[in-house]
Amino acid sequence: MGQTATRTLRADAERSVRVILEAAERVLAEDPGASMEQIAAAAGVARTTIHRRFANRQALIETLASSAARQLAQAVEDGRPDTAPPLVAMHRITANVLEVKSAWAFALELPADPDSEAARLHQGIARRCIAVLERARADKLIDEAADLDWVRRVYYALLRESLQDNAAAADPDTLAARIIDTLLHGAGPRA
Amino acid sequence: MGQTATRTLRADAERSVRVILEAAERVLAEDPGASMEQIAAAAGVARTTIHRRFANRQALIETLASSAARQLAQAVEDGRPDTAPPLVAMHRITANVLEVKSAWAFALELPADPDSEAARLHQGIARRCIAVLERARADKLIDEAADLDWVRRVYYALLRESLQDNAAAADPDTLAARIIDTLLHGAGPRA
DNA sequence: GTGAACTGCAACAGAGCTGATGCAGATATG
DNA sequence: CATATCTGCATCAGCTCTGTTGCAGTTCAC
Repeated sequence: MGQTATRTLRADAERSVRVILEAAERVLAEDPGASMEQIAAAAGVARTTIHRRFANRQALIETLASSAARQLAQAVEDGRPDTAPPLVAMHRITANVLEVKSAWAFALELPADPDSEAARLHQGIARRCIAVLERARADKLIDEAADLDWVRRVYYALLRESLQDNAAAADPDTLAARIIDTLLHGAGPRA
Repeated sequence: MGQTATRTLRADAERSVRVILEAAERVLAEDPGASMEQIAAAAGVARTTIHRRFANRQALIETLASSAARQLAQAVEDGRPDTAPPLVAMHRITANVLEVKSAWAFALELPADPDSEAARLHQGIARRCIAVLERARADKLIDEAADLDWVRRVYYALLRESLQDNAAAADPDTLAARIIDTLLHGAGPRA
């Protein structure tokens, strides 16, 4: 049955849910079409247990998406987007987001149903992001004529790219520095 | 049977193959897990016809990937990567690539088997790309200390992002201009 | 400690997809 | 025009996945 109504699960059940979601992220990141059986195996749980906690594949994925989106929103807030100096906020947020995104890459790339919790969270995050960019522009870090929506999209693209062949799994702060530098200055020669 | 050996298909059969590949691109772009039946329907062809031309789903997808990669390589060559002035080449290549990528988005994003034709083509394209960037660097368009592999990855990311919510389906030249501008100067204030 | 909640296991029906085959009719090619 | 090729259609077997149920054994919570 669906667990839309959260009727205070027992401690072990709650743990099961967490383990299942983590396994789902790992397995689906590698193969988005993986079966419930594979997810169950990766979670060290019987397939029926997944079906007891999630009505169907769809429900599992939606829960996964919201859960990850909530963590992402937290990562952004932790960077103090509207109190820290813009450049500091950008660095901190970027490093935080890189850590969350590397752990929940699949869940955060899911195309979200427009009126899902995940979609609302992502919209809120985008607004936060734009707000930081506006503060940066006010500080002359960004060109006055810049289209901030494009800048935000470029920023997202840089985040994604940094996590792609993350074989090096480099330090988030190093990656963040490169992202912000590229975002603000591109590849051209420095003054 | 597999058609690895191309034994001069009849004209109508060749046309069928093309129609199937185009349909596969369209359908799979929207839903990567779509069935052969759906692809056949989109192609206006019986499902059995697909199976006659392609041994299995895998073979169809590989053909799709190579075909698209070949077109992409052509698009790059058409920009005269090693004779035109670097900035001109970058613009032309970008505009060409945008057109091909918008038509074959799914096929070109496929994770290619390391020793497939598609993979070899993509490697060649990446080399070409690096070569252009080196020429741009020699012309002081790119910082001397820049990591060209990172620059190339950023370039790819910008291309991808530009095609994402291509609702506007803007003029390739306009998009290309923005990509190159962002790549070289970022979002910071202009001198 | 007692009862309720949770889990694994086994088994089930239903659905969808794949790949193959045979045949009859249409179409290109020389 | 004659033949080889191609296609649609109908049908088939086989597989995998999903979602459910019943039961027996374990674990949490009060």
